[in-house]
Amino acid sequence: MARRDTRELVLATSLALFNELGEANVSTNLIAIEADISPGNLYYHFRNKDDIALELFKRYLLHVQPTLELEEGATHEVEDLWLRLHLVFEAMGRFRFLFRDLSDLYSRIKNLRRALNGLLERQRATLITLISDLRKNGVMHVNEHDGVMLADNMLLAMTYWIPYAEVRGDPGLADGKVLSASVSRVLHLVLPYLREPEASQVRALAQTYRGE
Amino acid sequence: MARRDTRELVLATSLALFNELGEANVSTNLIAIEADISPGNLYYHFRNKDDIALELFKRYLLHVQPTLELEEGATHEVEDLWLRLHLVFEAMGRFRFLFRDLSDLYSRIKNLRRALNGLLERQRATLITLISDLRKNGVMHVNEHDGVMLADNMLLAMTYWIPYAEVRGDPGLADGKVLSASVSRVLHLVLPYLREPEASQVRALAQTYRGE
DNA sequence: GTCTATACACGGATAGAC
DNA sequence: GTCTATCCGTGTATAGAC
Repeated sequence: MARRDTRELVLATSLALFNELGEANVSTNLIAIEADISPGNLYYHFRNKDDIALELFKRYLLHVQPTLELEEGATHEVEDLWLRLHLVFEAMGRFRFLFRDLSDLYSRIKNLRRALNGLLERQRATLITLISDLRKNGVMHVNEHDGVMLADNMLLAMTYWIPYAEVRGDPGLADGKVLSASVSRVLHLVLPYLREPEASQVRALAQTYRGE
Repeated sequence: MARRDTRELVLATSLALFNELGEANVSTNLIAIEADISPGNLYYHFRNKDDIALELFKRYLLHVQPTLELEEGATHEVEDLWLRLHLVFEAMGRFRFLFRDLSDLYSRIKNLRRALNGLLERQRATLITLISDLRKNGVMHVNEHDGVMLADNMLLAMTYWIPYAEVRGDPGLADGKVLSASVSRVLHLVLPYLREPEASQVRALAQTYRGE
């Protein structure tokens, strides 16, 4: 098998196992067995286990990158917000082990720490800009300080919806039910600041998301 | 040393080490060394490492218990809310390893899982009751469904403020600055639903909390 | 690039003396 | 109740043949 293929195979296998069992409960031996290669071969392609997790985090970064791009001069509507939320949550779902074991990975892997810090700052900045735009458009009624607090609360809810669902005993993390409910919950953070008709619009949206 | 004392010593030592290094990075050997006892002695007092973590979780439960008690017939003010928040966050801070490594502990230790499920449900119920009371008192302007969503968002923010602070690169988890900022943030979730003069009151409160 | 074999360290946990 | 000694399993990572 070509150099590239085996590397990709290990990454795909690792992702599946990490998501299923948690990163801490997956050994390099298990990855090798599941990928049907030898342990030695795995270490030919990756320096160590952290290296695999780090590479997967980089892949995740590529997936969320589009949700951070703000078109210059575009007027952002409420739809913008939930579309981005939905896209981010889908990406997170595919890499859910990252968010389940975030603190541990964060403290153990230096490069992941740096990358995550950067991502969170950019996500926060994006949220603040979006909120600011909505205010300028007269859609949202919020002062600057409260807008920043709202962004922080949104970022927290966005970062931890996966472990929260797990810990609340929600079984269906694989299917889309938890994702929808979580997006709906974040939308409810914005709701009280919206004017009509956008408030009703988001309310209806959140309801649809919950499948009612 | 008496049976009771050594057991307590191990618990205190474990708590300090878990908080400092993360539960996953603390071995039973290290605990024994730090407590200045033998590894064998440690296993005389505890079946295994999970047993120590579980016992610490039970201690945490005792600390938060008072924040879950609702006096029958009492009219709950906004002060009630932030007082409870403050008390819970202080208790969490003392047992912060629990919340840093929550998902891992949750999936590994069956009894902890059961206890945590119960706690979260009770916390959620308490929040819903408090919100409901504020609505009845005319202090809060929110329909029932939005009230439940608010409670969920509050519970999420309450459960994950510690890893969120860590991951945002906030160094001062030991001192009270992060705690205050986090309480302030949760108060901001309630803020948009409050009427005057309570809104201004909470706003001022949140400001004081941030030390401005 | 991939394999087999294995070194090496570590952590959980127990046995048995005191 | 506490110690010392140690077993055992597991996981990371490497050496060296193919």
